[in-house]
Amino acid sequence: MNLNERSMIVLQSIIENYIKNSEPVGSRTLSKSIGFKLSPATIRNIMSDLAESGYLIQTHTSAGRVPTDKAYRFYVDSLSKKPPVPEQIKQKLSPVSNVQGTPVEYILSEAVHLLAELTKFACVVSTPKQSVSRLQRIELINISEDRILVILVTKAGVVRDKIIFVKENHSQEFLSSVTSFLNEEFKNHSMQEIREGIHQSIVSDRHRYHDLLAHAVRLGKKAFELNQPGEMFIEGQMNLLLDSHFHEQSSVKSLIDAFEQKTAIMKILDESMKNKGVHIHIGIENDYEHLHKCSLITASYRNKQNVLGSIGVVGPTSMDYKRIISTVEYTAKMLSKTISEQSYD
Amino acid sequence: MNLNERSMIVLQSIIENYIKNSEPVGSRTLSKSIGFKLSPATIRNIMSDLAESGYLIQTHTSAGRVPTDKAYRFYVDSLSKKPPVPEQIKQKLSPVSNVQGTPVEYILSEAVHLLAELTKFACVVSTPKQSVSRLQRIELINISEDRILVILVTKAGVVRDKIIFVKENHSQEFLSSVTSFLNEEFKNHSMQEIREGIHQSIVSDRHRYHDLLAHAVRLGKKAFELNQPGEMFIEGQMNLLLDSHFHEQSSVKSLIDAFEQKTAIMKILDESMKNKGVHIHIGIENDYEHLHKCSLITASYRNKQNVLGSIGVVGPTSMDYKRIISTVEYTAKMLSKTISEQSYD
DNA sequence: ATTAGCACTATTCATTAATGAGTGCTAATA
DNA sequence: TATTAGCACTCATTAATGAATAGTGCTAAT
Repeated sequence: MNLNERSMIVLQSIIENYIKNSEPVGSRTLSKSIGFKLSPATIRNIMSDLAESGYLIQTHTSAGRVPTDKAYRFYVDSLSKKPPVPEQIKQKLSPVSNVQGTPVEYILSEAVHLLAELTKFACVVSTPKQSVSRLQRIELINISEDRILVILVTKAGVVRDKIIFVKENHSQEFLSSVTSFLNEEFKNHSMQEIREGIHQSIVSDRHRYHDLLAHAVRLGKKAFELNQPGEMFIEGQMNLLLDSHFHEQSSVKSLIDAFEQKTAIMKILDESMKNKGVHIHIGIENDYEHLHKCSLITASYRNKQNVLGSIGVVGPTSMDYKRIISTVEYTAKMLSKTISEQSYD
Repeated sequence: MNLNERSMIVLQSIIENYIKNSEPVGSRTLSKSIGFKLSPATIRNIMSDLAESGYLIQTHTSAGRVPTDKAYRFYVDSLSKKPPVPEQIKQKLSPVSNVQGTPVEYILSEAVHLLAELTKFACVVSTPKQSVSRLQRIELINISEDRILVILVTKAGVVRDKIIFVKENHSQEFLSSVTSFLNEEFKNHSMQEIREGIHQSIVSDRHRYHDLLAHAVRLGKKAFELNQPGEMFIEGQMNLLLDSHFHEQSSVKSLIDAFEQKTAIMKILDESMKNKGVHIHIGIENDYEHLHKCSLITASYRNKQNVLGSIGVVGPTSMDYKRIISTVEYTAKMLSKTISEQSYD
């Protein structure tokens, strides 16, 4: 079942109308708002066909029609690939570039905050993946008799710290040599590789009988264990509650759950890192049931070398896709630019 | 106008009834639920007096009565000072202690998350104040030709990092000597003192002609500039929306605003650091208008030496004060304990 | 000082009827 | 053959009505 040109236009018109007013749209209204002349009766026939093909549903017999997820999918797919970025958004987003020298986390939270302000929906951003990011530098600092502060700096400019507890007191000179050994050995390797590599080092003949390196390996192992789960910043959840589409108790609860659990949304963000460009998940397309009434628009951000994470919007399926898509895309672009300036590759 | 014993008991009874059912309470209901025998008519008289004194209001003529903020203030003030901590809460809160070696921020977010789960309201926690916290250690790391990574470790165990951009390339040996100079000079001083101290160093004769130290001072100045605004973690905002008291559009919007702006809540948290124990702000008592329909229960957390920040709950004025107060108090206590274990003094 | 009794008031809930938006079908039209 | 006008029909929304209910305030009796 494919649509002829006219019914496509009608469908688009219905969708845009619904996005704008969030009310079921009827044949009379449409007959007026559509570009060319067409009587309500004709439109009714077309709408009937569209309903049969699963693009529209009626909430009840005498109501207008509402687009289905299938309709939204058709709509975004038929969108001209690059909707223009509103000038106002460009202006608002320039602050992201004013954060030289601040931690990456801060930049991310700034970006997601801005995105929430612009879109008026809930927004999320994932922090750069630990496992794939490559080491720029490790530092071990003797902070008290039984504690060593481990600092990991990744190529992406992310700094992670962790305190490890040790039995014996290590002199700072000793730590310095361990540090330089680890840096030489592992710089530019991904965390994942390093973790595996350290394991190998232990069994490799080359190091087995060397006391310093044995120590280094033991400390390094502890240091790189730093296996923080992927984090994610959320902003603007409350925006969703002002949105008329989420006024029913049930969907509110669903959403609270979705944000509480995080894993489902995290998975979508991770997924989004695999391919370039903007990703769109509409309602029922989401695996996670609690997100069936939402659409997610995501885009990955990167430095010059690697994809680091992604940023996105969670809103009602009837969101203004044109605007949101271009806003997310542009935000991701600015974020990438800002982070690239601070990265080491 | 002070209350006799009996009317005090009636008032308490009304408040507890309202907290439990969030419905206006009438004379008949009360006559039954109150401990001793008293006819509805008598209770009506008492209620009438209480209303006149501003402890109760009626939403309309034929409705029961609802406690005012003044009533809640009376109620919490008359509360036995230490309501017991429910066993269940003690159990739930033990995970906070299982976070040895993780960054302080992580501990805080864990604590606030638990608090939100326990109270079912929105919860906030402020990160340790930079300006008052004292230096345990500073480290300068030569990370690329034009960048130096500054790591500040405070006595409280908070690690802050910042990248500073420099014109000339400094060797790591040079940075090491600067580092040890700064550590010797400033260890155990508060950030605020250090910032002022560095300014003095510049003019002091002792260092003026020493090239290394001049450099050190210049770098140090940049390093300690790190003037991050006090941060705050929020959790469980959505909980408020399930609460019947915030169902009206207007109060929801108010709250969104309050959380968006952060400053008002931050101010209350800061205030709470000045005195020991639990702090209670009821409705209209809050300076910030958007919080007029909320109560805030806060308590500071500390390490052995200093008060670091505070943690609190934002909920409806009709919250279960007994339970919330003890929960907040206990959470703050556990948080203090956990953080003390990682602190350096 | 307390209480029983009663008149009074305002909300809530169910029922009913009117209104209106929108559809589907059929027959007329271009 | 495709479009349109017209009409009967459906269902949600709204307003109006009245009964039931929960509560008060006042007065007179205890």
